[in-house]
Amino acid sequence: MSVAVRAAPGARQHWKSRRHSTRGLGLPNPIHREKLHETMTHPYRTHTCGALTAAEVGQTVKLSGWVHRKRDHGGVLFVDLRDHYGMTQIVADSDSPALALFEGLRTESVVTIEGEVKARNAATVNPNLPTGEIEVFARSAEVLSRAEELPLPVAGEQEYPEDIRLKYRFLDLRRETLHANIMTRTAIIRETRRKMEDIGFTEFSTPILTASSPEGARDFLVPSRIHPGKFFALPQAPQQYKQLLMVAGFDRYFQIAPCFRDEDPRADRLPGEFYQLDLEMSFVTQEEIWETMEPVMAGIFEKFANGKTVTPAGEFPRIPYAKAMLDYGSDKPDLRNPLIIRDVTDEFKGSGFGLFDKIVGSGGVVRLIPAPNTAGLSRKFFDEMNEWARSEGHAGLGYATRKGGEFGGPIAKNHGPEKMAALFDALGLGPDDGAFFAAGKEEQAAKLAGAARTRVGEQLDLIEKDAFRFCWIVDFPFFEWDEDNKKLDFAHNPFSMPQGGLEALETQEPLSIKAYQYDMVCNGYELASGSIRNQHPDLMVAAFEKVGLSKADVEERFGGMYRAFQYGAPPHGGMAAGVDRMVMLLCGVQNLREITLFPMNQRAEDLLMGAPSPAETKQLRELHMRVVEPVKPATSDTSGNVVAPNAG
RNA sequence: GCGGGUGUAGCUCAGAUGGUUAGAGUGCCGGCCUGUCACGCCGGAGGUCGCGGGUUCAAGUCCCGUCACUCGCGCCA
Repeated sequence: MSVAVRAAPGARQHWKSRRHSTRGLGLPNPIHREKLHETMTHPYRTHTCGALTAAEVGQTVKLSGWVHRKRDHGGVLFVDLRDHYGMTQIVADSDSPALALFEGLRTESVVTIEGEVKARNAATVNPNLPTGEIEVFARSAEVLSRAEELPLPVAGEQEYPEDIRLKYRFLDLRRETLHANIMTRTAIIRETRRKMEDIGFTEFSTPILTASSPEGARDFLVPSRIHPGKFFALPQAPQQYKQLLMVAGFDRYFQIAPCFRDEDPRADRLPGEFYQLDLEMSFVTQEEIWETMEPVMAGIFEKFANGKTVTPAGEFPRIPYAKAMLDYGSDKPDLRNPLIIRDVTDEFKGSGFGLFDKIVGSGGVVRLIPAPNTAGLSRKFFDEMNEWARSEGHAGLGYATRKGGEFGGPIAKNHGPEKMAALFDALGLGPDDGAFFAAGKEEQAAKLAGAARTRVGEQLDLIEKDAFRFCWIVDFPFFEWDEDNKKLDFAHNPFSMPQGGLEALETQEPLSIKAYQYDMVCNGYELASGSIRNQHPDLMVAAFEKVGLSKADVEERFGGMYRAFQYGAPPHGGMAAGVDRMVMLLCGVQNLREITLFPMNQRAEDLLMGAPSPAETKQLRELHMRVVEPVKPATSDTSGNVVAPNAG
């Protein structure tokens, strides 16, 4: 069973850390240390469970929290009492009425105890606990809420099935790593807000009930009661609103914006809803946007990276899309991986090596992925890479081995040692370096080479550890060829500005036109995407005409924005960064559910709240709606009634 | 929509090649225990081997179907 990584390497140790739980997270935490209430008359507590140290020895205190663990020695019993702030050891001996009470209590019950803070003797100090120098002798205890037998334990970090964790999310969220991840998430968002406000951005809320956007992902629809047969849509992003804010003259906008897309999820893509750091700026070039956002992103990462290396602001490489596809076989390259893909198409042009010659002859390409220092690896390593490529749906992955200058493997055999040596020399490959070959149509070969680059990097342990390597991918194509519908389509979004403007649209081969469109990439994840927008009505119409849509279509689909551009629109552009992915990277987890309070499962169900759920007939009637059950395919009746009785 | 992986006690997992009564750890229940901090010791309960069908003298194990969870592809302007 594949298993989500729960504990990040270097994840903040929440309760065990000698540092207080929220210190260093950028959160104000006025109550974790100081005495909360002067008198013992407060019903619940005088201190939190993370507050008491040797300085409080001798004081009478009141604490409330969850029974984290219980250690019952008969005549003496220890309870680790836990709250958000920390953990304190409570002791009850046979003189204390708390002893009997604790004995009959399950973990995760909520209790209030009153007692005296005592110093632990040297032998019993727990150096792993911030409160480990003291313990509280319970004089009395009261159960505030009794816990039933738990469907999943809170203490410990044992793996648990996803569906149980989601159904009992309130218990899951008590657990150390997830609890800390959620706090980190909030701290990151707070830091993001602060940084954006510091550089002159203003946060605006935009509508949640809005119009369906005709391009892009599937919308969530909300039926209108007042307008039968009409629907709102939840915003896939506040794209048009933020552009309207620029037209309205607000100059610099940002929002930690909820976005809704009804698409199938991935480990790095939540079903249904997610958050973006959405921003837009007026009177800017794309360089200005990059220069503005590099310090924000680098700053956030430096603050929460726990000492990992972060690409410094001002030094994010800017890699044209075409070069990224060539060098890394991906538009979201992981720059921690040192391998660079090489195009060796010309090498095999008319080479007489049947397969590659044929591919190259029909317009295909050959890409080489270096496999440095693989002389010591067995043939199995190379064969398994080929098997992997086949399992990914590719024709295969060729390879050449080299040990002490001697070539081996099918490609080298066909191409000949002299030519291979010359090729390796030209590419700077050494006598003990191997190589993989991805051949085929350019797009497929690049994709395979990219996936192979990642896999080789992982298998050979070449990926740089403890680093966040940022870059910009720039100059995305404006159009792409839609193979299904045999027509041009927008490669990204129809709002971005084609490089070269109207002239390019009128004179250039459409697929060669680039857009002022860019992605921010970190460690192989697309962290953000943005563009300079097209705010010229005639240019919009010209662009839409290329993909087969008319002026009337533009007016119908983007009426509000198209109208806005008739009355003085500033040049503007911006981007949107995936908050969830940022938090995921910074918490060192591989799955968004590890950094989300109440995520849905992969089938887009909320198992805790029971959503989605059927609507009441009354509600449907008000909405002028009727549910039509999907037609189930007729099941062939091979069951009991036609089976002859067992003769046995 | 498609493909891969997984499914055995509440949980984590073991159960080669089909063969007696399906095991361990943990949790739970009961008992003992005055210095533990994943406390320890003794005992006990707990299983439709995801579900349905098939092959076989015999299925947790093999075959087909199906469901659930998950990862990926499609999708994600």
